[in-house]
This record gives sequence, structure tokens and C-alpha cells, in this order.
Amino acid sequence: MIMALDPGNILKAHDLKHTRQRVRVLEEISHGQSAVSQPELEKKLGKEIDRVTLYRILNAYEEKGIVHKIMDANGTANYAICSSACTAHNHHDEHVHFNCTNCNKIFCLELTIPEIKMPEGFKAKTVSFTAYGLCNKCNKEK
Amino acid sequence: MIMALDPGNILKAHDLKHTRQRVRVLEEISHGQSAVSQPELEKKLGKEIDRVTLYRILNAYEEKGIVHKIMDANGTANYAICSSACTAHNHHDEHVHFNCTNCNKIFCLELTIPEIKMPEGFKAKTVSFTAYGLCNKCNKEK
DNA sequence: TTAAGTGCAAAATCTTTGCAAATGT
DNA sequence: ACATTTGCAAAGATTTTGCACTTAA
Repeated sequence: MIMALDPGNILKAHDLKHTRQRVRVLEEISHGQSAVSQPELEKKLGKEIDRVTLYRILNAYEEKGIVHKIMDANGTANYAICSSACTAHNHHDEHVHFNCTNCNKIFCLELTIPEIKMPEGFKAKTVSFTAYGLCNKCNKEK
Repeated sequence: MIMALDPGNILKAHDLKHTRQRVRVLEEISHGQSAVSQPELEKKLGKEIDRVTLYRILNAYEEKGIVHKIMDANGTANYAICSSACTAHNHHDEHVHFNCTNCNKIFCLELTIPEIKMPEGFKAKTVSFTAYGLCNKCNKEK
């Protein structure tokens, strides 16, 4: 049941070559408990990986369904590892996100998004739910 | 109860001068039943209003609580008129949004976002709910 | 060996800033 | 008359594209 989460397997499973750069990006994204913004990744990896390469790797990961991209309130891309249920054509990212307005981090909460009946004619394929406020860390500091 | 919705009153009520450019932007935003993206506004108003002025007007409107800004999946800003209940410091935008993946339009649905209990330590101030799929128009065409 | 991936340079966008001229009250 | 607002020019930032060099399989 525990599917291989190490970079090597993830890359192999998606027909992506195992390169130093790709491994590093995966490491950084799976690092903490929150999603990582692209600017953060650039800051962290700027010396090791070219900016353009980072764009390409992130796009590839998103297309393959390895990570999911979450836009924060500023239109900045954030990335988190997809659950193993995700595939390139069937993205399951239907949990609640929490976007801290202080530290700007995005957390993937283990909460399912409630169903909502759409009006006549509107057919929802996927939904997204994001809560904005203070995360558990920033709450204490304030 | 029906508060004045004409541009003149809206602007006056928020201490903004009544200029040709501001009126046009308000007209375009309140035009249809869906939110308008910034690129659409630029295309529509490009001959009448400078790009930079448009940025400034949209920012002012958002700060004053005249419009609300909705980021679509591409990180593009979309704007819709706020309900009269919005003020600069108390934004009420807690209805469901529908983002059509075909025509890219965003619709403000008259549906309230269900409450979700946050995990220990996380305090949500506002929430956003967006459904992605085909809108009533695009559903028919496909 | 060779197709895929990377880095660099440069183009194309998008967004912000500064300032002089124009405009609304 | 005067503070705001606008347009233009230009700086800054972000994202994309092309191509030669490198690297994993």
C-alpha cells in the first residue's frame, strides 16, 4: 500500500530521466508539510539549478501529475506533492487548502471538499476550496 | 435598500473622482453576468485607457471594496462588482465561483460556501470556493 | 549512441515607479 | 487653485523560446 515515494521511483514511473536537478526539486517540494512557492524554490535552488530549468521541471511535474499547482491570492504558483492517486489525466487535488496570510504558506489539509449542487447548465469537473487566515505557527506568534 | 449602482454614486461613495476612465472600467466590469479578466479589460479598453492607468484603477477599486479580485487557475486576475455589503475593510466575497475551463469566464454563483471546521491552530478568516468545468453556454456548444 | 535534459542569451510579457501634463471639484 | 488622476517613458520582474552543450539510459 505504501507506494514508493523516493525520487527515483517517482521519476521512473513517469518516464522522466533521473537527473540531479529533478531530484533536488522533488526533495524541496516534499520537504515540509506545506506547499512550496516558486519564488521559494528559486531562492533555495538558484545556485544549483537554472531558473529556466526550474520552470521546465515544474511544468513537467504538473503535467505528469507528480505535483499539483496551487495559485495563492497573489497569483503566485505553489507546488505540493500529489497523492499517489493522481495520474496525468485524473488529478485528485480535492482537499482543502489553507493559505496563511502572514507567512504565505499553503497547507494541504486532510479535509474533503463538500459537494455543492451547481445551477442548471453548469457542470463542475473539479473544485477547489481555500481558507485564508493564520496558520498554527503564525497564530501563536501574534 | 437598493443602493445606487450607477458609477457616479459608487465613485462618490468611495472618495474617488469621477473620471471618464474610471466610469468605463466600472461599466465593463458590471457589464455581463461573469467576472472580467484583466487581459479582457485591456483588450476592450486599450484604445481608451492606458495600461498603467488600468492597473491603478483596478487596484484602487479593489482596495476600496468596489470590486473583488478573483484569481483564475492561470494566476490571471479577474474582477467582479462587489455586493453592496462590501467595504474596504470587510470584504464579503463568500459565494461560490465557477471557472469555465472552455471560455475561461468566471461566474459568481449565488451559493454560500459551506463552513468547514479547521484543524487545531488554524483560524480561517475568509474562504474561497471555485468549481471548474463547463458553463451553461459552453455545455451546449460541445 | 542518441534522445532527453540543461544552461545561457535573448525575446516577450507582465507589473511597478517617477514625473510632467491634464482634469475634476 | 489645487490635489488627484492620467499618460508616457522607463525600470523591474516574470515567463517563454531557441539553440548549442551535456548527460542519463
